[in-house]
Amino acid sequence: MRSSRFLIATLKETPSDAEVISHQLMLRAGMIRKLASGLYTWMPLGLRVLRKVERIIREEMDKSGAQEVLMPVVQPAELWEESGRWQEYGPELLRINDRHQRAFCLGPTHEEVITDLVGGEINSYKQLPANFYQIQTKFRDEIRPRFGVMRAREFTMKDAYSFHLTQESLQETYGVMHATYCSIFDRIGLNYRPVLADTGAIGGAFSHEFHVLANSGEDDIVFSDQSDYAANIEKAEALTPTLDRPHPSEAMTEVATPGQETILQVAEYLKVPAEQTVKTLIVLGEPPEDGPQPLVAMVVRGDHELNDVKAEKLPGIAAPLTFAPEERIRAELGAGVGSLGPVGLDIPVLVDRAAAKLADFVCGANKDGYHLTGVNWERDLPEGDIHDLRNVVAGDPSPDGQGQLEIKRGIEVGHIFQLGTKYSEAMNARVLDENGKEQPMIMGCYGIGVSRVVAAAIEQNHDDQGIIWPLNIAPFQLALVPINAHKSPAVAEKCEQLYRELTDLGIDVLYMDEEKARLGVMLANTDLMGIPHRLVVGDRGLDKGTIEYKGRRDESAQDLPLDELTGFLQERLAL
RNA sequence: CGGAGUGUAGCGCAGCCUGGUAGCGCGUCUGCUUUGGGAGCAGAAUGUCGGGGGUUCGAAUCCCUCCACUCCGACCA
Repeated sequence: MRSSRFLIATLKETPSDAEVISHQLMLRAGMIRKLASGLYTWMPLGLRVLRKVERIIREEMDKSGAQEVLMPVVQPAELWEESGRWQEYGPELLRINDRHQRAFCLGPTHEEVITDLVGGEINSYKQLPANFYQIQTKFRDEIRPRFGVMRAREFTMKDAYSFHLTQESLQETYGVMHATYCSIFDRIGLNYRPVLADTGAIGGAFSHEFHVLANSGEDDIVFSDQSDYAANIEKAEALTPTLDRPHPSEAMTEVATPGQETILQVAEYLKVPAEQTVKTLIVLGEPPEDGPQPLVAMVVRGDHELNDVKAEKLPGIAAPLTFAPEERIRAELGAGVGSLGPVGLDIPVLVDRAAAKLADFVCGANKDGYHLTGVNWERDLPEGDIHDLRNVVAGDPSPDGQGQLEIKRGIEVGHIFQLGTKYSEAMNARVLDENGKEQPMIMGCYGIGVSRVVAAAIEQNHDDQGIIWPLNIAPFQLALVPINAHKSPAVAEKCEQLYRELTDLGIDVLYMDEEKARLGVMLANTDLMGIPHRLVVGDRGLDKGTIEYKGRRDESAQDLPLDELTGFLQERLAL
């Protein structure tokens, strides 16, 4: 590509509404422009990257045996009513009416459409297993779009859906997709980890998320320092050392703690460590046939956090997890939220394992401005129901028994999931088995956030000068930069020749052929755009028979003899 | 959804408090000079000051209203 025929839209200054580095650099490099909140135009440079990511995904999906399809963005409401999600999905589903006032939505995902399709087209177990995928635009009306294309409302996703007669067959395809995802992210050049994820309400044996490690990530990922255990913090089981609970040594005493509401304040005020306190959170239970939802207390150690995914799965707890309104707490428990405790509480009390290990602990007295010290389970209050309620913290033992946990931030770029028969049952997608009996197909689904991958790659690969693309997704692999080509026929001629030769070798070359462009500007632009390899052609070098080469990550440039150039590049670019 | 903030040239911003008819830097265009890491000089173009309404002799500036965008929060016990 000649730069004179390519829109280079770099910006010197960072647009003020970009927060994270990938968003800033995508704007500055001229990859994207915002149209409205959460809606972005991909400009030529950005689209080249997006397409390269898509190509890798497509090749690996095809290799895995999946078949590509393309489904509509606009989907009829009837399908969503059939699956029950027209009611369930909430405001993230953008609903629209056509001119006949028929209801449609913009597809945030395609389980309904694919299940409807496959249910109609596949009738026999002999046609199974089958896996269909597409790379397509999705729309989710996010509460708060942010970070550019990282959390946009309209975005590109690869989604795949597999269909099976048996659970074993699903497991097998699930394994294939796991391996395929690893190949995809390896080829793209990301530093990623597959992590165990929550399987949600649908269940299934496994779910894995693929996370790119980056500080700007919105998820907490936990790892063992000694094994390959990795999980989303939502999922990771919090183990507690199997020490016995110490014996009580203090008497339970009520102390005044005026104005001390948070655990940190109370701990500071009473001069006890936060891990010697408990906090009591009041949530709503599952509603009975009639009447209001009951209150349920959850007790975790003062320095721990409640894990709402774990909590809402417990029997008798309303999902999604909802904290009780302050007025109800005050009316029914007699104290404000800053002074609650499990002692004498007349509602069900669920206790985290770590909190259950405490002796002589501090908690609220259920009386405004008072706390209890020296509290002990069994002696002062019943032990309650003990569950795993909390988020793991760094240093906890790994659930697989090997090593300790560390926590890092991750950007979720992929998710593989066993759906079971939720959609096939609801939408009547059945096949005949060997015995001529109808069976609902068992489904799996597998997603990759294609546009998010692009942003994640930048989060992981940049420096002060700009983006540093992994070679396989770089918009151009090599920049060819002439110095004063308009003055030096030798330079101009050499560049034209190199441009042809390198292009013929299959290298994606950006030839900075604009007359009179200044060197500094061209170099700043190729750095900002993240082009991994760069040749600078000038009279000085040509007189010596050399051309200057610099890798985007290299400290300094090197002069290559002309006759070694092609071989060197072929090796560097692994052609 | 709640809270906070911002809308002035393509981008980054000043001007607003204290009303007097719009400016700076970068970018863009023209010419000349320059050219080994975002050039210099000279000249030029570009604004419904987010929209609407009001107050006033006069509004970017004060008031009302609508819109858009951004950030923070949605574990607090």
